[in-house]
Amino acid sequence: MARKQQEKSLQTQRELLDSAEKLFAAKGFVATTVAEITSDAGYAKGNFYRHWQSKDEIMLAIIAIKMQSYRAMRDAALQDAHSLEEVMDRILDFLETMIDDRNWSSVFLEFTIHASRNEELRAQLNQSLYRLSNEIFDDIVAPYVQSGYPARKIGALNTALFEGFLIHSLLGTGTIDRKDFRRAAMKLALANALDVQE
Amino acid sequence: MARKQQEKSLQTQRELLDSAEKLFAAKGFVATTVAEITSDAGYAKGNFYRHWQSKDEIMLAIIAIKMQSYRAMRDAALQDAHSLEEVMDRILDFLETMIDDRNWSSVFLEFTIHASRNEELRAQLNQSLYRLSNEIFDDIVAPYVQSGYPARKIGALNTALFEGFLIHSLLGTGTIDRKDFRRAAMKLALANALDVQE
DNA sequence: GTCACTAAATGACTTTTGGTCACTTTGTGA
DNA sequence: TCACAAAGTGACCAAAAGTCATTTAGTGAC
Repeated sequence: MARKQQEKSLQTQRELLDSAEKLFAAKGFVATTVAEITSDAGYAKGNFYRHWQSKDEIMLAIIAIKMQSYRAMRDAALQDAHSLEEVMDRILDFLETMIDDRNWSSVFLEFTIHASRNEELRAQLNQSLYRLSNEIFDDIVAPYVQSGYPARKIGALNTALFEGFLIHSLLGTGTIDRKDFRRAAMKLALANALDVQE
Repeated sequence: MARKQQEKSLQTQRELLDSAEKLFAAKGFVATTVAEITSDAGYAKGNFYRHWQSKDEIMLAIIAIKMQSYRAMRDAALQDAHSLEEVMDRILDFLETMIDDRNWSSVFLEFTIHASRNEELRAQLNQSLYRLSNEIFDDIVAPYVQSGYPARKIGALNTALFEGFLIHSLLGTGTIDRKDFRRAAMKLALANALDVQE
C-alpha cells in the first residue's frame, strides 16, 4: 500500500507548518518569504505548492489550528463561571493568552488587515473558525445581560477594544498596558450589560 | 531666476500627491504601485523618486497633510466645549469625520500595521504629528477627570476602541455600527474619568 | 541669439518574491 | 524487474520597488 508515501507527505506538511509558524512569529507574514519557509524546513520552494495554493492559504491553516486550541482552553475555563464578571474574566484570560503567544497576535492582526483587501480571503477569515467569535457572547454572556443591549454587540466591542490594544502594543508607545486594557474591557462590558440605555 | 523650474517641480509634486491619495483610497496602500501613481499623474516612474525616497515616504507626507487639517478642525470645535461630554462629543465627531473621508481610515490603518514591522517607519509614525494624538487628552480632557486615572490613558483607550472599530468595519461583518462605537467610546471615557477605582 | 549649465523627466535595468511547471528521484505493487 | 504514481526539485516567469545613465527643457551670462 501507498501508506508510507502519504505519511511522508503529511510529515513534510507538518514540518512546513512548523517552519512557517516560527518564521511568521519572528518576522511577520509579509516579511517571511515562501523560499525561507521551505528552506528552513529543508525543502525546495516548489514543494510548498503541493500542500497549499498560496502563502495566504498556509496562514489560514495555521490560524485555524491555533484558534481551535485557544477555544478549547477558553471553553473549558468557562465551564465554572457563574457571573458576568467571572465570564468576562475567563474571556479576558483567553485574550491575554493570545497576547502571550510569542508574537502571534501581531501576526494575526497583520494578516487580518492584509485579508481585508481581498474579497475572498476576507470572507474566509470572517468565518467564525478564524475570528474571535462573537457567538460565545450570544451563548454565554447573554443570560447575564440586563440592559437589553445585544450580547453580540458587547462581544464585538470587546474584540474591537482588544484589537485596538494590539495596535497600540505593536506601535510600542506604551501609554497603556494589558492591565489598563483588561480594566477597560471589563468596565465596558459591564456597563453595556447592566446600564439600561436612556 | 530659476523660479519657474521650482514652481514646476512643486506642481509635479502636488499632482503626484493627488494621484497617490486618490489611488491609495481606492485600492489601498500595498495594492497601489508607484508606476500607477506616476502614470495617473502623467509622468514616468523615475520622476517619483526625485520627490520621495520610497512609497512609504509619500504616505507619511499625505498623512501629515491630512492630520494637520483634521486637527485644525477638531481644535476649532473644541473651543466651545465646556464639559467632559461636550469635549468627547467633539473628539468623536472628529473620528467620525475620518471614517467618512472616503476609504482613508482603512488605508491609514493598513499603513499603521505595515509600519509597525519597520523600526524607523514606526518611530516616524509614532510622532504626534501622525498619530491620533493623546496630548489632546492631557490638555483638554484632564481638567474634567475626577477619578485620578491618567487622561492620556483615557485617550489611548479611546484610540484603541476607534482603531478596533475600524478593523471591524474593514472586515464588514456589521455587528456594530458607528453609533454603537460612539456610545461605547463615550461610556468608556466617562467611566474612566468619573469612577474612582477600587 | 547662442552657449554652457543646471534642473526636470525618462525608461531600461536590477533585485526581490510569489507562483508555475517540466523534470528528476523515490516508493509501490504487480 | 518494470511501469506507474507520488514526492521533491529548481529554473523560469511576472510583477513591483527602486536605480541611474541619458535626454529634454528652462535659465542666465554674454
